[in-house]
Amino acid sequence: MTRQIGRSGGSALPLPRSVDVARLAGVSQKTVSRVFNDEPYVSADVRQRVLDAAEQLGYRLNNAARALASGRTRSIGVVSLGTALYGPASLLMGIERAARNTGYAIRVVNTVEGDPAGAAGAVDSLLDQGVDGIVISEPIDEGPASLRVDVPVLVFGAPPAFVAPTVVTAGIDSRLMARMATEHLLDLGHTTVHHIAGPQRWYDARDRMEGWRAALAARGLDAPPVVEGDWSAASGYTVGRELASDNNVTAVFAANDDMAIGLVRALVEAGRRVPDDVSVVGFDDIPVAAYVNPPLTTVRQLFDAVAEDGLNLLVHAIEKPQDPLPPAADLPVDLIIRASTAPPPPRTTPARGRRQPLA
Amino acid sequence: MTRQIGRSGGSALPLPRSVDVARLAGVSQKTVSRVFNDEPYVSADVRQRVLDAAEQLGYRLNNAARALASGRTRSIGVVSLGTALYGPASLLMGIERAARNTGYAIRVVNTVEGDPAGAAGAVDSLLDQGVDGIVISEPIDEGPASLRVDVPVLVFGAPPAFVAPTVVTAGIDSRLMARMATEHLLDLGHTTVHHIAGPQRWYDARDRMEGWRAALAARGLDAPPVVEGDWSAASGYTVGRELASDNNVTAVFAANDDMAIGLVRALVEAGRRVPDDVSVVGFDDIPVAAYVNPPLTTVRQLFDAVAEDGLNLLVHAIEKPQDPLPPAADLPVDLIIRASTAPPPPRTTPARGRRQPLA
DNA sequence: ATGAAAGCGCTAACAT
DNA sequence: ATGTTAGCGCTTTCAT
Repeated sequence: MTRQIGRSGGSALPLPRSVDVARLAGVSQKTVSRVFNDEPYVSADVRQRVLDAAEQLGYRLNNAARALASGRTRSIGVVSLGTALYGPASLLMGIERAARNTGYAIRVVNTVEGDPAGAAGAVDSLLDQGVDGIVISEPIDEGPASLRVDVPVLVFGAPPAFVAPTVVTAGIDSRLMARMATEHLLDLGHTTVHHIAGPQRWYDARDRMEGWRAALAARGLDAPPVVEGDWSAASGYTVGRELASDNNVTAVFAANDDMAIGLVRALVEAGRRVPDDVSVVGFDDIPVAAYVNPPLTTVRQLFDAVAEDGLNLLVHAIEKPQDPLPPAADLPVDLIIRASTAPPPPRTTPARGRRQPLA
Repeated sequence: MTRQIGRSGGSALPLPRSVDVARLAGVSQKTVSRVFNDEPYVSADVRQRVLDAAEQLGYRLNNAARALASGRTRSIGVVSLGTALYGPASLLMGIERAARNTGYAIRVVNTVEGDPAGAAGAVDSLLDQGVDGIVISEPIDEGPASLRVDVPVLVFGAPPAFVAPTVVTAGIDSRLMARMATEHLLDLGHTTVHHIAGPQRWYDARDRMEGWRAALAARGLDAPPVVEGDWSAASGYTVGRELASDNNVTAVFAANDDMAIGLVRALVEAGRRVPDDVSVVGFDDIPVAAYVNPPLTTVRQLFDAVAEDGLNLLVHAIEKPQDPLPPAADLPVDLIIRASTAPPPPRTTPARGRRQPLA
């Protein structure tokens, strides 16, 4: 369905420039520039005259000219993985909001996983466009392709190889969150916790796995074998079937909520009740997590706060390259306990055909 | 957690410009420009010499200068509602991909619902940045604030009030999809279908409601009262409780999957089984839809295809303002039948106070 | 507190 | 097929 609504003919009346405003206001062009850049030393009435003239003419600053003359674009490039996943999408929204609050515009470039050019290609295209800083939103390990960049870089999570004036790392501590999730299950009395990991090329997936491992290690437990998904519910379902068929599995920590949901489905189909037989914890607290069946226990990170903190740091690095970076905010982490977790089922005597290890 | 990785001191060596490349290649500056713009009339070996010189110097075109001189930014602005909803996020990804394929960069500005400036403010800030075209990703009704814009505008769904050189509308026919969803329930034997609508300020929510209404009207059925959510699972749950308490409700079409999931939760909590007692259809086919309990019947739109089609139209309007717009692609629509829909329960005499077990 | 002049690095229009 | 000359609309630097 496509419709053309209207097309006002060649209304190519040239847009007003700052000289036009200057002429109308009876000042020099430079004064107009001063007003629009909030520079000091402009008397109040001159400022008002200029503003009025601009208003009357419908003047707007030409950003290309501004960028050319000043060498700064007042924009920040974001390299994002082209997914509609809740986490990345939320972070992107947060970044945009934070950027706008600091007066920067956002240029987004997606890299598809498996993209030959990868993040390097995306960064390149941002540099081509001209940006004052770059954000790597979901860093993944693409091998030793170290990249030279002339602007500050913000990486959420872990620092890939960049040679840049400044590299800032920000984000919530995924390790800690994963550890909390795992400890919750342990505290309920489960003797061990299995893990459905995210794709290990993602640094964040690795962090979550490490947090899980650390929680087990802290109680002297060996980590069971990890199964790996791709963040999707579909993958959670697929790899979840292995776990569902293993009666020793009573608690699973999934690296995100989507995989947790897929896992629950696999468990239910295998006739194992959640949480009666198996407890499941997710990660992210996606909006549906509270409403799926059963409502999902999960950990939540505040994407907006993360984005804001990171962006402020980046802008600081852009605008005051000499200053040391301020410390990062300490961001709260929430474990949200719902109905998908419970104490393990009571020990049953070894039934026929059922292996019951001591442990 | 924040860490500063490195800061190479004032390595402010000036970036090479096209004259530098020209000098090194032994040609004029204009020839360099020709090469980088793929203009005709450049001999193969001169082109190669220029490319080599550029490579050697690490030259990249200065976009600000280019934009200033040409009056075009080769970028497209997107006005997006700042949500991490699956639909909008998917569309945004599709837009970025499509734009990049046509050589345009993307500038995103979010409007939060209830933003005083609204879409008008967002468009304004895009115009400030300088864009060659604008995309209104999820148009909502903000009243009669007609806006004057100097560049072509693409609106997905329905056309808000814009005075622009060209206004293009694109998108899948939501009415048709809603109608299919409703007819599926009717075909199963339900005597009527209830509807959880999206926020009526969204044109798309209105379209879905109209499609539902049309399907009922086509069979001579009166539409039951509509309940309205805000797209979220939480709202689906809240308004779904009303529906759950009404034993005449046997079939519900929710305007998106999230609300459908919230509704299912409300139904289950009220002791009504899905699909045995009540059938539910969603809209979007979000990735978890196939894995929730029960797997959700829904309709799917191909966001990538929608985005690509719309963007090609927009680029056409930008680059060939004289030409008439080509016709839009005819995009496929899928009804995906899963386990949340079934024939209505057999008529029973009103059994009151009967508690049903959870599904 | 305000103004004049000189670019920023490119593309456009016109040579040749 | 290649080069020359003007700007594009600002910010900068330096005067005043």
